[in-house]
Amino acid sequence: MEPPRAKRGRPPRTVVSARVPTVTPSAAHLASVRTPLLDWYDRNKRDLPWRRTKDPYAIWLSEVMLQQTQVATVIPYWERFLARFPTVLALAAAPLDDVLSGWKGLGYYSRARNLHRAAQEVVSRFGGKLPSTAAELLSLPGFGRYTSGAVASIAFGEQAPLVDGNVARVLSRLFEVEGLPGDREREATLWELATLLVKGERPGDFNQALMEHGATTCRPENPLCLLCPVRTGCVAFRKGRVDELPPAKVRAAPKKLTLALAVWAHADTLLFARRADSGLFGGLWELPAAEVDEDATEAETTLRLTGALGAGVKLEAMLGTVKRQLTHRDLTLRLYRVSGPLRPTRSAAFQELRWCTPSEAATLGMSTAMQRALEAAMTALK
DNA sequence: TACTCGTGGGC
DNA sequence: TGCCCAAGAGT
Repeated sequence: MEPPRAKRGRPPRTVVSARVPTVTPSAAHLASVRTPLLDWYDRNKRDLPWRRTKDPYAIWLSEVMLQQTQVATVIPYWERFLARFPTVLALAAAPLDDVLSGWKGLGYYSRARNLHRAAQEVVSRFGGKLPSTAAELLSLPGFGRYTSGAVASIAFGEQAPLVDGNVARVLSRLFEVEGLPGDREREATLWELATLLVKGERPGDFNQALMEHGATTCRPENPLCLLCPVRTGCVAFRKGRVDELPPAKVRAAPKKLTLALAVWAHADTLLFARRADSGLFGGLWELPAAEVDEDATEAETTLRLTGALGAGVKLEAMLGTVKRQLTHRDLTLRLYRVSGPLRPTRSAAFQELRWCTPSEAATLGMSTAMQRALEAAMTALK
């Protein structure tokens, strides 16, 4: 079809749609990247446990765990989790509490809640078998564009693109893609490039090659350009712009969050509470916590804890403070030994209350922050 | 759109 | 040490 021609006497329309890529690579440029990168991957890929399996469930699990989490951290979690929940059916049938326990310490706990929900949907909607296309996967909880493309290409061989932090950096440099992380036009360009590149043989390996290259060679700082298999096709390398692309993302300063924790001992047990499913540490167990002002008085703290537990509380002693740095939270946990006339067994502020011995508590799903607080409390109580 | 949601490694 | 950030998704 002939392209529309600008009418005489009228300036041609300038296309500024955000969906039009600003980079239009030639077929030769694409080929100069695809083949060497795939060859490089075959020779240099790391021996990672999820690269030894073809089980889509196991691959899916690895992709979820790897979201915003480093490979070395994930490996032992992946192996333990798979041993505990070896199939989609086993995961779907397990109580959420057990799933969160298996995720304990890995962070971003909504991943575990969504994984569990998705497993149940795979059973109810797809007969227990993970669907094989990115479009279908996208409809499941916890499957965004990245994870859908990753599972579809790696586990099922679909020519589905993916863009993660590594791929964004690699493609930004190779094709000189401008713009800040989060910029719509930039994202559209990166996905368009990934879509063009993944077409061909072994799409799953090619996607992993892009990520592996970013993780090991085309690193954020001190990239190893002299060892790069595609540097001759890299626009940023040719122009000396490797250090400028991509620009660093601007991160908001962490906000302060202060929690008062009730350390309520009875016999050989402590009182524990399970948080609401949404929000920070959703669904996890904790020493019952209430948010307080940074400069809260003891009276205010008493009021907050009483309100949270729905039972009168007396502050007996300040046992210590645990500080914890999250990505966007500056967390302060204040430990108070408390007592009260009536020992609560349920409360409106929590999903569940439970009196547990330390060994029972060890099996509960609990954040690392709370784990540290619990250790501090046990030490102080001795 | 911009914010929320954890953790440990590396420098 | 303090600060950077890593195989993103949900709202």
